[in-house]
Amino acid sequence: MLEPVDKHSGIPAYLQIMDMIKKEIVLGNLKFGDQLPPVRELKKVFGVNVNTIMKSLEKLQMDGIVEAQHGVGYFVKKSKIINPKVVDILEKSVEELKKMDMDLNTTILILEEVWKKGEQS
Amino acid sequence: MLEPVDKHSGIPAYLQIMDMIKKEIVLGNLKFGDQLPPVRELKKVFGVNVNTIMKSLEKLQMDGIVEAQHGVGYFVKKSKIINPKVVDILEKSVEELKKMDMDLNTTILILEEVWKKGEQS
DNA sequence: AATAGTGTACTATAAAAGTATAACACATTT
DNA sequence: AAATGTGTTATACTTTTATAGTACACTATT
Repeated sequence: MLEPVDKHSGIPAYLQIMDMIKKEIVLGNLKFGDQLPPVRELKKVFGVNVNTIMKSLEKLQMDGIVEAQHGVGYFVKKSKIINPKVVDILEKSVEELKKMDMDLNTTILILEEVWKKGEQS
Repeated sequence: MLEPVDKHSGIPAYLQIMDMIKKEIVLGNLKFGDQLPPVRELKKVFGVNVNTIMKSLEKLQMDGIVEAQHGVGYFVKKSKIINPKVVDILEKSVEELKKMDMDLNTTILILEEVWKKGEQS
């Protein structure tokens, strides 16, 4: 879901926008070759200025995730298909973690740590 | 580990600092009653200005996580003990996810989505 | 050719984040 | 009392982020 940016979160708007678009692609709501809503539409959806939209899209383009076609629109360039097993694994873990009274933020903190620890070894 | 702030990540320095301190507490490297390194030390560690450190600490104090004692130092006020099972669950999930060629950022995006989905139902 | 829909670029302005530097206030130790 | 280590505050400055408004450029359709 593309939602208005949270202006009080402290996270720069353009980063929030990048994340939401990435999420749409990851979740399969936007697939390879799909056209993104026009910038004037995104502007309304996210509740920010065109320039902020442009900054997000330019960064996404630099990351190779979307591609601009002048006068036509933005298109999804890279879309990694997520193995349904991934969602399955996470759903099961989340279920258990919630039972243990964990919250999302703390979970992410630990997840990051566990992930990095595994890379060193 | 307390590391220098990433100044090019786009994430405000004070947020990165808050996250790192929270992480230390969550991981048990900082326990209830422990004194944090002095602000002048934190300034060096994180590579930012004193004012930025102060902003982070004040916010952490407002969140009830640390407490200031003028002339003495900052102390950990709240430390949630993490069930070792939590780390266990995450370690196993991470192991599987890495085998499926997942990266950390994408994993977090999906985790957030799965977490929120479970709250609606 | 004209039009409508799209991305792009520019200027000006403001607000927020961060730096650098210095001084002040409180607590503990000597 | 003095010195040291701690948190606290203030000022001035720079950079980044975001807004507002306007105009321009490219593409497709009619």
